[in-house]
Amino acid sequence: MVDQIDGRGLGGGNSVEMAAIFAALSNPARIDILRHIACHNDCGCKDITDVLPLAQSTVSQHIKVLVEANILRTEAIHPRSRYVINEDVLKDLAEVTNTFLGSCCKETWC
Amino acid sequence: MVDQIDGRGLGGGNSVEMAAIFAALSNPARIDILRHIACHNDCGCKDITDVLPLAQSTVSQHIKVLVEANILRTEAIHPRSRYVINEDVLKDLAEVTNTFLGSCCKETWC
DNA sequence: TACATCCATCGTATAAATACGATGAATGTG
DNA sequence: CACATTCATCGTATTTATACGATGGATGTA
Repeated sequence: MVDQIDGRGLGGGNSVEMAAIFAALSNPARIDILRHIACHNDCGCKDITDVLPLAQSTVSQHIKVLVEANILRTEAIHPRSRYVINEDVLKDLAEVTNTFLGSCCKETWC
Repeated sequence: MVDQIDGRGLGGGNSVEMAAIFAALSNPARIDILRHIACHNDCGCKDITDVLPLAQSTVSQHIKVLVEANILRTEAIHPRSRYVINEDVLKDLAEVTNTFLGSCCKETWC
């Protein structure tokens, strides 16, 4: 238990935070939801439910996970909720992921 | 259920495969394990167990998940098992992640 | 040979994730 | 106003993940 590392910030994101984002992306339905939102403007829960083989409540729950992970933003327009991808977060995520994955064992983390 | 997308390949990786890799990275202990292996050559299960607040069996189980996701490779040298990061896989992953995250809604997937 | 070290696996307990239907709130439409 | 649409939430059932101790196999060392 010496030289413990369990979760402290290294090279742009601690383990717990990184794992949380990856966890939000760790479900195929959520990947599909992100893709659908990315490809279709003004997209609500119903639109996604029409396209995925899942119940509306399940889709809503997946969306909640993505919102809580700050990957999606809600814009409650009119009667419906519209979801927008938080591009800033995804850019950061792409960078952190790149740093983490690409530079395997540079002095960055050590 | 028209225009269904549930998991078919789009822009460099289908949803199920992508989710599987993210799932392998969705645990803080596994992030720490990857970091430790990346930073220390000739690294075995015991070395990681010494550094994380987890039982040896738990660490071994996490390693198994990473190996099955093809993120780690096992090199059974001498008495011990040594784990090596599969850099090719991580490079691909970084690229797919970048494509997926960075190019939110280019014609790539649509 | 006897013993220690390293590691994978098994069995198990507990917690978390996933999915569904039912329900109700909020907002449009006839 | 009555009704439909959209969505979030609740309760629940089932599956999966996480963690541990115990055990045994394989390999070094005395």
